[in-house]
Amino acid sequence: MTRPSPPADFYSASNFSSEDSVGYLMKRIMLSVVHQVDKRLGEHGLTSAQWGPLMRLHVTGGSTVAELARWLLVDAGAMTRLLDRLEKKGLCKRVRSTADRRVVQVELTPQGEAAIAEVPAVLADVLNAHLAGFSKTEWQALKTYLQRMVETGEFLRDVGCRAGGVD
Amino acid sequence: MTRPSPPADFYSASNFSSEDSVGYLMKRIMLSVVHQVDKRLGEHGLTSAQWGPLMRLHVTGGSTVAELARWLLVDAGAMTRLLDRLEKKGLCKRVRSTADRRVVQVELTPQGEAAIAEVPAVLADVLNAHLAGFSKTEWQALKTYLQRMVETGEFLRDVGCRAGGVD
DNA sequence: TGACAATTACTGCCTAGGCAAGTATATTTG
DNA sequence: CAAATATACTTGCCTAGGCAGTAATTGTCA
Repeated sequence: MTRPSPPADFYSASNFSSEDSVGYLMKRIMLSVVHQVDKRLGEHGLTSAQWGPLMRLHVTGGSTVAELARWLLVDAGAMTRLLDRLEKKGLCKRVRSTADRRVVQVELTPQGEAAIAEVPAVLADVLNAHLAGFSKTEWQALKTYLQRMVETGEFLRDVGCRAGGVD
Repeated sequence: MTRPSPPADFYSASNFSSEDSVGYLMKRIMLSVVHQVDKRLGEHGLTSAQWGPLMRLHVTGGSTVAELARWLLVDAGAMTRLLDRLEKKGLCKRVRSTADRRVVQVELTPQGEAAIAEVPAVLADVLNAHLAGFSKTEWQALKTYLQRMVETGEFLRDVGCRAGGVD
């Protein structure tokens, strides 16, 4: 895991404008995507934060609080409270593990299974809608760019992000 | 404002995977960007939600609650409470307008001006860091892709996002 | 074995956003 | 002008995430 390329020099403090910022653009896209997904899943009583853990539970066939929090990139405390709300709605249930009595096993209920039935279709629809006009090549190029930024971001987190640190 | 291209067909309900989703990738990038910006602005007591309105006030030389909320794409009620916190910290002040007594004029205080001194440099640094390895051409291509998705998202919001609605 | 560290889950306190209702003011319309 | 409508701001209630601290349990190592 050697150091990747040095930081780019596309932005500068003096002429920074929101319209040109990939951050602002991504924020607007994510707001739109989340809004559209919420609108279609809200009819089934699910919020944008709730289908994530339910889908993970579906895929794994049961998980733990810590694993869900790591997978969804959120705080463990937030996950505890999110599961409180999901359990209150009867979409999942918690069982204390006997093997390791620290961990709490989380499982989907039948109602939980039913609730996420349309999630993959909605996600696919909304993303496809936002990619209207993209060729397959452009879509793949976009994904490559984003994946590179994700990897760079993980590197920055590890080294502590002295962004301009060219030593 | 005619209808743009039909939705893409890159994603489907049956083989949807997070790793391939541009939404999941953008979420991870935004988390990383916000985390890095927070880490560097937090030393000056600013959170990721707070430098936005302060910068807008700096650029416009004073604004209103509604204008700030529209500019930052957040709820007006949330903006009221955010300004409560900023005012409590002495970074901005509110003055009831005399011309239109419904509106509240918001202005930066000298402390507010001082607080945002480093914001543009930090934003530029963090974005540049995340774009390490990008050529200028690739950066421009990425921006073009994102801008197209933003425009498509605005269209979807207007028409109500019947994503698959090919009629 | 026993002290120490690590992990898991939870809780309290904070910031933060969405939505709906309410109040005050301004604008439009009959 | 009066009534209806629109806009601006605020507030209450909800979901939601981050951070720090705690208790219980497990793992490590001298």
